[in-house]
Amino acid sequence: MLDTPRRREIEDAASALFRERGYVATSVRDIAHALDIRGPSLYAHVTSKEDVLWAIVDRAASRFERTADRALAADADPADRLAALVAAHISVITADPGEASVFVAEWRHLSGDRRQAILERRDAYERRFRDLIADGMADGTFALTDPAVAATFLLSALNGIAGWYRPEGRLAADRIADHFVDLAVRALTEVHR
Amino acid sequence: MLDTPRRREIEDAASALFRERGYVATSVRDIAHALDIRGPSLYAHVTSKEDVLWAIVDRAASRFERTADRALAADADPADRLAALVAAHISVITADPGEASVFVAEWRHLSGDRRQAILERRDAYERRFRDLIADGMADGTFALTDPAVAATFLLSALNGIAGWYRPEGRLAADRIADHFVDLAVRALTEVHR
DNA sequence: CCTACCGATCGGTAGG
DNA sequence: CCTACCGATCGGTAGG
Repeated sequence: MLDTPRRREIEDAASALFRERGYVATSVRDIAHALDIRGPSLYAHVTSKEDVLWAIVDRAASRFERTADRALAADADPADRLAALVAAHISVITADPGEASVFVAEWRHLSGDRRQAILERRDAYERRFRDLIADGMADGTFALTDPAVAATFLLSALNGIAGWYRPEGRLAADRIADHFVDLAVRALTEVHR
Repeated sequence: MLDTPRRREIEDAASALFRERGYVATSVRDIAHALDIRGPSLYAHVTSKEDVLWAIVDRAASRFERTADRALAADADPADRLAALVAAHISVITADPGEASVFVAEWRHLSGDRRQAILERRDAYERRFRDLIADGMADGTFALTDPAVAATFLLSALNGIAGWYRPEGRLAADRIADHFVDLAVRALTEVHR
């Protein structure tokens, strides 16, 4: 359906609720109530509940993809590229934790082709990590590991932020990112003595 | 309710379904169907759907706690203790990925006191990681970091395994654990040149 | 954007 | 362990 301001308000309210309670446990009436309207009124703006989920997940996926590509564009060594990729991923999460955590945790409630499409985009996204890790291994920057295992290790750690990050929390988003970049780069980097 | 073999079969079937589809998206009839009985027959063995969730989550929590305590009992240096703790955590996940992933992902659907109790046990469990990291920082084994941040980094990475691990997968549980231990210890360890 | 309402499904009970 | 059934709630439609 149309990409109106109201539509975006619906998706934002839905993101927050899906993050808190999960997609299935959130009713259409819950989303409407957050916007001070009645359940059926939502259908003037959306075609179905799953459409709202899809819009959020699709937008989050695009944001992750775009931001990662920008971060990887610079022509640096593997450690710096990894640092940039990790920081980019975290910035997407902290900029909109609702959207990000729906992408991370609720995509599996999509059905059919949409589910399949997101699965493929998730895999392609993860491949950026795998390939970068393999590059760093090949040139001796990174320790010997299984690139697929190391990539899921990192992505699980990063995506965890979507679950616990609160803008009003103890640490600012940048400080969290700094710590995570250090942890991620050290996790991969060979210790030369 | 009673701790009968049938009760355990119900919890195992429920774990697998909760892991696949989530607690809310799994109906009592779904669980019954997996055991080739009708929905209402389940209530001869359980008092409520949430009771089944609680039994699984409580058992998983106990297993994580017991296994971690055993792993930390040895009197070794922080790096070895961390390696033991990480390996222990992973062994609980790979021994029963259904139970573990329900603990990781579905506990929030518990209500009231049970939810509160699990929140506290999760925090106490995480504290084992935080304290160990702080110990290692104090004696110079570990790099300077925020122990709380580093602990969630590690636990998110480890818990991610519950989502993707399959016994018939490419890598045996032990090999996954070996890679994860290396990644985790390197992530924390100061690089001395 | 509303009220009125739909069929389907939910967790759970009664009573064997 | 079953059938029959309950009230509540679900996503969504009709018709303003």
